[in-house]
Amino acid sequence: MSYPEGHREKVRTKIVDSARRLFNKHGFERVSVDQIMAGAGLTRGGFYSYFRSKSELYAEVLSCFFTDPNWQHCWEGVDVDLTATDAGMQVVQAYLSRQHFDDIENSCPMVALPCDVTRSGDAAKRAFEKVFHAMVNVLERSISRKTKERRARARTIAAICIGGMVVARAMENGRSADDLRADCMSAAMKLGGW
Amino acid sequence: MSYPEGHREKVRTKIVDSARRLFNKHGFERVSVDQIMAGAGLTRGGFYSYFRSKSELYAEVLSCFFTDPNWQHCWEGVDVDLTATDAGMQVVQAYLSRQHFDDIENSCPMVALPCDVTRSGDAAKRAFEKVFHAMVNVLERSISRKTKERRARARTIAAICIGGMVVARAMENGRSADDLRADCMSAAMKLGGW
DNA sequence: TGTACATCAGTGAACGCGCGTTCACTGATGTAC
DNA sequence: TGTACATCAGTGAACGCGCGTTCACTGATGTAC
Repeated sequence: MSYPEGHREKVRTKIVDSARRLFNKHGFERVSVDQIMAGAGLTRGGFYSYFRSKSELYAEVLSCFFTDPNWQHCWEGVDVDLTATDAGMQVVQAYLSRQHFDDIENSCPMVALPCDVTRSGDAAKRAFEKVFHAMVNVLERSISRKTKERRARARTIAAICIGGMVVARAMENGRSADDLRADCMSAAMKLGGW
Repeated sequence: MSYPEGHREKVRTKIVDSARRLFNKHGFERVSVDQIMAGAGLTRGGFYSYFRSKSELYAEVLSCFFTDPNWQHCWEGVDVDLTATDAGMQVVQAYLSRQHFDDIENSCPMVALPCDVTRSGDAAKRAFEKVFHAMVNVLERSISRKTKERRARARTIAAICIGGMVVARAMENGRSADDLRADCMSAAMKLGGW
């Protein structure tokens, strides 16, 4: 064979990574197959030997987030130990951090693409929901067992984190965005009892 | 003159309304000038005697929300008296209601389009921020003067409302979405002291 | 060792389509005389 | 009252462009003998 074992797998991952960054930055519609392939160091023609269509890739990009060890993409450079007892607190801090705010390419897709998902089909929505529940699980585990309504609290904290970031990113004034992140951070901490 | 006084103004409003509904539903990219004009009962050619480009219309659609008496668009059919002392509570209830969840066309643009705004220019972001602050003002006024950090609370409540709706809409499972709306509603009520 | 062939990842030209935008035109109405 | 003309909102054909997708081809490598 002309190529080493696992070559295709590696290239496939490269394409998905390139797509993830571009989708996060520009949304699904404004990214072309050409750009995705160029980002992976290839040319357009090869795309269709890896994916049946652009939409199929889109669904895959969403699914592979949080699942796999790909959680890490969200927190690249931000060390979060998901097994620690205070993982929830760490997630909130990382989520509402300036770094996550600035680094749109490596952003959590729930912040970068929720509206695109709303307009998409069930596959994308399922993927989104899976990611959301994964986040809620981590948060719930970090809330003291003595607290009431732990699941409801965890869900609300997640909504605050995502909502705060989505809104902050849509603002023009950097200071307003900082204020909002700070407010959401302390509200989330209080809710989690941290 | 061949047309009654104010004719152009009425038609212009029709175009903006049609665009608002379509943008809310499908996002900026997936809506064509043809569709917008058809929604206003016209044909494509006339568009450019009203707007210089599709982007210009987009910015205008965002700006005219909440400002003007157009706040009403968000709450069509949901009676919210913005002058009442419990206006904040009413806004939260309307915002997280099933009706607002279902009626995407007449949705608040902060729920339907925040990601699109993030990817847009400063004009769109300024419009978004203006709408956000308008909402925060209404909420703040309804929080008891004895409460500390009223502005911060109001901002957090707004983030919960918007975030809860954005996430709920991106879910596949209707029950999960309902749960999240309920959780966000009670958290917002608690924060507002209502 | 050397030659012919098979494999297959990746290339890039080409096709068809939809969209934003332009522009010459239509046709309904009002005005001048 | 009637005729010619001006105005202008709206029409729809046409243009150019970019994009998703297809497909015949290239060229690098391994295999058979």
